[in-house]
Amino acid sequence: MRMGHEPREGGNRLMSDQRHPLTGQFLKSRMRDAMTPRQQDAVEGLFQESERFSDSHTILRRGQLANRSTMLVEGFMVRSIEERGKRHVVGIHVPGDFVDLHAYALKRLDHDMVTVGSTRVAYAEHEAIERVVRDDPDLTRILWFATLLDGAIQREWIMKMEQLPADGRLAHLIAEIWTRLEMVGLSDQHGFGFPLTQADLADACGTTAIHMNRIVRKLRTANICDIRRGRVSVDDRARLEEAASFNGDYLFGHGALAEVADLDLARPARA
Amino acid sequence: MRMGHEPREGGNRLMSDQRHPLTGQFLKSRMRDAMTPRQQDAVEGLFQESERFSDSHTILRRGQLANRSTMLVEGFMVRSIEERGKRHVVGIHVPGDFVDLHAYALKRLDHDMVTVGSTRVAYAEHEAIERVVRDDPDLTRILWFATLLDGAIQREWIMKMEQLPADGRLAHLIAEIWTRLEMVGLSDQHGFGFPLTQADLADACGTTAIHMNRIVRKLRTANICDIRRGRVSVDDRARLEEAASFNGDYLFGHGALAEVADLDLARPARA
DNA sequence: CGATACGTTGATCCATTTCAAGATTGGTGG
DNA sequence: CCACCAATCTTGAAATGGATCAACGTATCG
Repeated sequence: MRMGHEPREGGNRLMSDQRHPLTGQFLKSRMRDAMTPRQQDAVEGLFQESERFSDSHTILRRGQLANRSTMLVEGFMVRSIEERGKRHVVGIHVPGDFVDLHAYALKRLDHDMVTVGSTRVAYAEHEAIERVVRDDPDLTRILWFATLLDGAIQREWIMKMEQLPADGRLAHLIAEIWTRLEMVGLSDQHGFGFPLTQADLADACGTTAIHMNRIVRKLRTANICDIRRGRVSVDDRARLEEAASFNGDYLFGHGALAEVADLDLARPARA
Repeated sequence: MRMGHEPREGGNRLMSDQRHPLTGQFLKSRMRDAMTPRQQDAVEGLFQESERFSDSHTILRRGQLANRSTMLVEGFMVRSIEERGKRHVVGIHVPGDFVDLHAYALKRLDHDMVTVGSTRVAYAEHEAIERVVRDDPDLTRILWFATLLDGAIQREWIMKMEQLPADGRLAHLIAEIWTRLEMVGLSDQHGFGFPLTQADLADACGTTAIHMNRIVRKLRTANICDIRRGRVSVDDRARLEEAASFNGDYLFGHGALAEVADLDLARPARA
């Protein structure tokens, strides 16, 4: 269910970052240290309009021409592809993800962008992004970097599909989402809210919903993680990450980009 | 086995594109129509040095700091990750692929870049790419686009892992590589040269080498494709693509970028 | 001509799918 | 507040794809 547009100043919710109500999570995650305050303001300024959805809604459909890109402000989204009657989830997004920034360069996506549960998104016109690309090469590289992070996550997904059985895949997915939510301050000691259904998880792990149900139970009884009613609870995080063979390096968690910024490419570092 | 550096003018081989001996395939594939002759020359000018390998060689190792990116000029490469003693192939590259351009923005990759069989590569210093990013926003967007194509291919890989059994995965891989080789003029009516071993294919399809052997045989006896001695032969391409559930749209084959270029982002198109 | 990488085969075991139901939950109107 | 509905979740039994272990063939090349 669509909930309609909001005026730009509709700050009806306490945010941790008052100056950047729409992009606060984005700036918080992996970008902050690499950006000047001016650049952070410029990113916030890209977004003129935001929208809430209380229910699943397709923001951008496969093949559709796009002239704006979407910031996920609250809630979750998936990238999905419908093929031969089956739905496949090829990516999951958390708040602070500039979810279809790649549409700026591609113009048409090969998949749908769909909200899950209750969400809030903001839009940046490609016209505005174009101005950044013309005027600020450093910020351009940072945006480019943001689209490449998705690539790193996708490669990890390919690997986990090649490597892990269904229970490991689910554990890996949970471990990854937890780490990503943590980066934007949306988890606590015991877990996090997570509205995906078992059918959604099955579509993301390449199993049937029936098998996913057994796997969810298996992880629950094995005390690895408890997924129920829109929430994930974990007793022992190390145990979860071991079951998942999870190593979060690929998420470039802390300062990877800051390091890039420090390099000063005009005088490139020697390996 | 490394074969040593070559002087820039070492044009000891008849190329279809005399003006762009190193980047001819890159320009040929999906980029050509979007680039001016001047831009094409600028891309060629990025590469000052090339190198041949007669054997498997790791161009860039996981986590290693990179100050240049690699164009694959001849032969094949894989992106692979070694984990818990097992090797996982998360991408395959064909001539004309700017294989680790994303290292320009990321600086460190999460995987190895490895040549397969006899290859030739060329290197672009990030310093030179940086100049392009500063001076030519249009060309920047084209390079950005090139890194996003890898993302589209990766999403398709995720989907095929979620969706297809081992024989379909192999057929899909073959169909994809054929299409990509075709775009750069490196296939013929009956198939193409392809040096990956059954073990390599197993690593790319997430099966064991033993099972891959049976799958290769199965596709052979089913007259879908015949993979042997470094060559893939196909009788009936439609049959192959059906067995693979293959639809090449995600490769943005023909004119996708040209369309983007035509859009003139200063006055964005309305969907 | 022996080493080494690559390909082939058979038997057994386990993960996952499929088909067919049934139980629980949250939300709805009466 | 209850009855009901639809989505979500749960369970069982039979069939199958793929892994694993243990060999054995066969190219190719110095």
